[in-house]
Amino acid sequence: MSEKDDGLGLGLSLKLGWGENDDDNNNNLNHHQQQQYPFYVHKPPQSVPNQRASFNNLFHFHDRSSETRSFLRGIDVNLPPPPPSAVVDDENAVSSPNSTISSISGKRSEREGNGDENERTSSSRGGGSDDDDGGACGGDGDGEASRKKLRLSKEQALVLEETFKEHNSLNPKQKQALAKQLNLMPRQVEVWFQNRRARTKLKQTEVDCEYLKNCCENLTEENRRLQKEVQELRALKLSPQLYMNMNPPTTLTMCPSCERVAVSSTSFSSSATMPSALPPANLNPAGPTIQRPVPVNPWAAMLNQHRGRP
DNA sequence: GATTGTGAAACAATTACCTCA
DNA sequence: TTTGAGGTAATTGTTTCACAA
Repeated sequence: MSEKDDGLGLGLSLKLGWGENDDDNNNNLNHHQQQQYPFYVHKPPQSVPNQRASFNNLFHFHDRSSETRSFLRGIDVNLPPPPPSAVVDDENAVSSPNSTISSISGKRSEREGNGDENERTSSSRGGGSDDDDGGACGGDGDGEASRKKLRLSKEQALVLEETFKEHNSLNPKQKQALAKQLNLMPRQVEVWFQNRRARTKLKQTEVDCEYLKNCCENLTEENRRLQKEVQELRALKLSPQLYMNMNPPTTLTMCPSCERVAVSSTSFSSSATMPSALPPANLNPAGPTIQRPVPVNPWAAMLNQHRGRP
């Protein structure tokens, strides 16, 4: 499916152009619709404002979820955008929100019964006024509790995607405006953003998992190498004359600020006891010089580095 | 100021529909 | 034509937060 590829990032630079003043937003929306999205199937586009401003400047987002905030700090898993042609050519264009509603009745509905479910959903979740303006989904008014699933058109998905790129959460007015612009119900916009956040998070988890897997492999390899080194050193130790020729023992010192451990040689310097045989290549014969620092907590350090944190 | 109840929003988990190979 | 898999819209229950009493 194409969604697999473009689901995490579409590269068109559409902007939602409603103004900062919330009172003005609704008035301007229709104008915008006509200007940018002449593809509505059932409803003809209405008017829309000309103004185009940065989404972040236009909206004051209220992101109350700490998890959302933290997830934003993660790796940007948004992939490079697909070629625009993938978007334009769309004869299967599936679906206007109204046109592809399935008439198949949902099994859950059969199990659970009737329209109470819908009522609960719209009242207790969407917050009454948001979803009350009647829309594409379930707008039959027949009270049927069937779970009608529509597929968003590519254009709708595109706009949602662009909006999501600007910010992954909407306040009620933004949701309302976007829904109006896309000829969707606010609840649908809300659900889309919710599912989109979930997909992003899932993708992020996969990326993290992959990275940790690589880290694990690297550490395993490093461990193998060090064990081999230890064995070699032990072998050297068994041979007295070799042992006499070895470098001073290594000590670890921790830097309190960066929490890194520096490997250094001490001034253990009874030169008479120094071995004359060849020391291992990775031992520094130069004496007390600081060698490669090793993070105390390599996982945290690597993750921080991975996520671009200090 | 601390506590409690409530509503709204977000989330995780899940269901179920739709499309395609 | 049928079928199974994958994607995703939609639902459900829970958690978190803000706010008023």
